[in-house]
Amino acid sequence: MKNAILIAGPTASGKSALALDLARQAGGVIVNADSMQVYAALRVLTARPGAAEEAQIAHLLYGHVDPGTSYSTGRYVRDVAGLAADGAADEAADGTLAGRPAIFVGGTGLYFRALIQGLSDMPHVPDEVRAKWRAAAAAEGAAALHRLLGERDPAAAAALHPADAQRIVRALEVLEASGRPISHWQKASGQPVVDMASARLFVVEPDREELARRISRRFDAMLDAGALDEARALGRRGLDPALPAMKAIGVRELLAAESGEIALAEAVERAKTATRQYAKRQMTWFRNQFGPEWRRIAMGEAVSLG
RNA sequence: GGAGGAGUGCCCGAGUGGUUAAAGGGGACGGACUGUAAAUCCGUUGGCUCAGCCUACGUUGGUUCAAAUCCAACCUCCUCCA
Repeated sequence: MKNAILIAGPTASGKSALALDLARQAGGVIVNADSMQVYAALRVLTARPGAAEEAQIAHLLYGHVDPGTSYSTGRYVRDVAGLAADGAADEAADGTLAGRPAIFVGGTGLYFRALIQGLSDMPHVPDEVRAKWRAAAAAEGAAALHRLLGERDPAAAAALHPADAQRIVRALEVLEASGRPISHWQKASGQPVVDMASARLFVVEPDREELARRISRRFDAMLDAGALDEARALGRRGLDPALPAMKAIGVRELLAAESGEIALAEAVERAKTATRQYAKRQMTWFRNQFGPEWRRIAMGEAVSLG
């Protein structure tokens, strides 16, 4: 994909508005790069662009996934590649989406890395295998699985902390499904999705205290916009709480208030705190994982593509 | 006015004579990050001229070789009786 514009930034940093502005300047379309905004039914709680924004500029890969399914970085890369393929059908030559540059906006660092560097091509892991290792982790604990991994894939075990259940499980399931250690697959890097030579990269770096104020105000606004109803509706589906969509910030907190487990005010405080902590993790990623090719901009700073 | 109970580090909270700069949790800060990534995980968290010293467990004073821990007075808060 050529002439892409990537906009990264922590949650509530105003990047959607910036994306809209740049999309107008570039005559582009906006493509989601946020792991939670892909889910339908979480429009309010994930601060997805609204109908007004979508009426102005095409927004792709937003809300296209059912919350009952477990989305992944791998699927994201395939979805984006699919967009490019569609674009190629119209105007193959210039590598854009039907002649329009893609403006990627979001806060998921791993998705940006996948766009830029590609994701190593790994074999599919059957659901039964995934379920098996997750159950094993729950039953035996991360440390036990880490010891097991140490016997079967010492390199992977050495790279992982014994308490990091999620990554240990991933290493074990890839090994079982493919017969080869995960490090074998990771050695071969994948195909980048965006052409870096023609891409422009921006990362919004807000003042921490100002961002905290915005997060607080935004969550209050979400409540006014029906966040509680949204959480309730999702809760009624009775989905597995381990599903990614169920882990969106605000869902668990509001459902706890809904069931009377905690007061609404308490739920709101917890959600705001969780959002602040999330923003901090995002900023840590951008600060340390993004190189100088990313242009750092202040929150609210106007950018001219000129 | 009387009888009990409580005051601990940014917050909650354990500790009830020495091994306590003080468990644990929260928050905050820093960090890791290749398919659940709004996830998962790690570290730091009184100060300094940092193998040492200083300051700290409501306040002041006392007992003791030694006190957050014992004693006295005072201050504040809570419960009950009047």
